[in-house]
Amino acid sequence: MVVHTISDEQVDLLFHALADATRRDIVRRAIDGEHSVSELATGYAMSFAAVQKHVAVLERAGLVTKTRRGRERLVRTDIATINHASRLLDQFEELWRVRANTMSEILAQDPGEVT
Amino acid sequence: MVVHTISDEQVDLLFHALADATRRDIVRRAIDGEHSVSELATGYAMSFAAVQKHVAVLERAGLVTKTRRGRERLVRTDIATINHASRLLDQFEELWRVRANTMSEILAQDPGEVT
DNA sequence: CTAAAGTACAACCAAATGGTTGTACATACG
DNA sequence: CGTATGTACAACCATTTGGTTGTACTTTAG
Repeated sequence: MVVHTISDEQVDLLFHALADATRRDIVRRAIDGEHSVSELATGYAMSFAAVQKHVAVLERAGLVTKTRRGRERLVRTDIATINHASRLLDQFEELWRVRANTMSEILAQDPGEVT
Repeated sequence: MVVHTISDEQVDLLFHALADATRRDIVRRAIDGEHSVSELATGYAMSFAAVQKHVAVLERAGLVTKTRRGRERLVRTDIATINHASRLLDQFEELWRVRANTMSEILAQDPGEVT
């Protein structure tokens, strides 16, 4: 199995992009694709340019891609990146599991062995 | 099953806290507990106060807790918060799965039904 | 008691963030 | 053709962020 390593800077971009409610909402809406930037912009209490910037942040993080259709750009979520973020967090839980195992091994030791 | 809902602001804090390599490293090191703030500070190319601030960001996000031991504060990772973040991302994948199912239903439709 | 260690917190600073408006350009529509 | 739509991007601004140093307080060690 090929482990797709990612740089710290990419992880920074990824979690930073997710640290904003508007951007998370854009990701949700773009999961079913077919949303132009101006379509996305309607519904947020901010300018078109502001939404454009949010999409750019998501794009740099690899969370969405933009494809051209005539004069509009369709925004689509890259679910693989979401999956990658989720697995990064799973690694922390794996560390925790290892530690928990070590603890139960310690607790399972014969009392006489405890120093 | 009780679903522990969380505010957008808390999710912002959570992902923002994870969007920094130093902070992610602190979380990793604090998984096995028993690390005072000054212990954590050794090894980073920054001042003690800077590390203190990083720990404060993690604490506000609920990613670590601090307990007192004499004059030091022991930092410990709250793995439940990591787990919570991971499940938040799973929700996006769930949306994706629903969409994928809908798509395969569409593709499975009798050609005559396609409008 | 005194000194050192560990922490907390304020003040300060440069850079990044998240918003705005304005301008320019490409494409679709009548 | 000319006009409206969709986008890109620059310039600007207030606030936040991530770092610094300095000071004060508590607790341990000698």
